[in-house]
Amino acid sequence: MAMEWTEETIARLRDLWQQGLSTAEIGRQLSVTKNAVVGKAHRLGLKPRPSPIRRAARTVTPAPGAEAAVTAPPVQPAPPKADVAPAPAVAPPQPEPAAPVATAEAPRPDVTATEPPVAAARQEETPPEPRAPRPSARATRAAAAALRPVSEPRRRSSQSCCWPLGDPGTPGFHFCGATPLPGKPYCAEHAQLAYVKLRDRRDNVA
DNA sequence: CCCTGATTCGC
DNA sequence: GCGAATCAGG
Repeated sequence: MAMEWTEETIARLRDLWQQGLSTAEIGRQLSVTKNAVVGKAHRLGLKPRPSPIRRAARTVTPAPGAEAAVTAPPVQPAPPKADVAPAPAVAPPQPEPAAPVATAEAPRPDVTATEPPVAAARQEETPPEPRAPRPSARATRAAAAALRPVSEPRRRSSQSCCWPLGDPGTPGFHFCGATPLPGKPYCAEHAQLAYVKLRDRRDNVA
């Protein structure tokens, strides 16, 4: 079999997908390729996410015989491309009322500021997962991403606790999946581990 | 070259 | 149903 895709994984896929993580990122966390993620997402019906391209309907096999058959390309005569008239220096940029996303990544930077203390604690806190010898390449990139000063806005938790169990990148790795506390990415149980006070955190965390 | 997601198609 | 291969845009 290629992949289990248990309710667990699917739920997590949905969750991460909703969080706006990239397919590759989701794949990494689920230990599958981005292709698998995208493919599954399609089959699940969830999809609408900003895509960098809008691939023109292409039929990979043009069937070398039925070419002339299909025609009627509703190509419209290119309208006059008004050359970008550089607005005067005074031209103020129009504030778009709806600016969904930027460049694929970088989910909305909304909320997240609901718990400053938590953020602080998180920095000092010992990472829940023990580091295992990572392969390389993507691990390096992942690490770099993890070290990035301010990023990973990470949408508020949805329906499953994100506490990692096992070794990311290895089979068997999974997230807790329990119902998280309101506004938190972890369930009550794991929130205690995650949001431990600095002074008290010396001996817990396995 | 890196990234992104989208689609196709053999399995 | 799955996902590698491939495509296509940034």
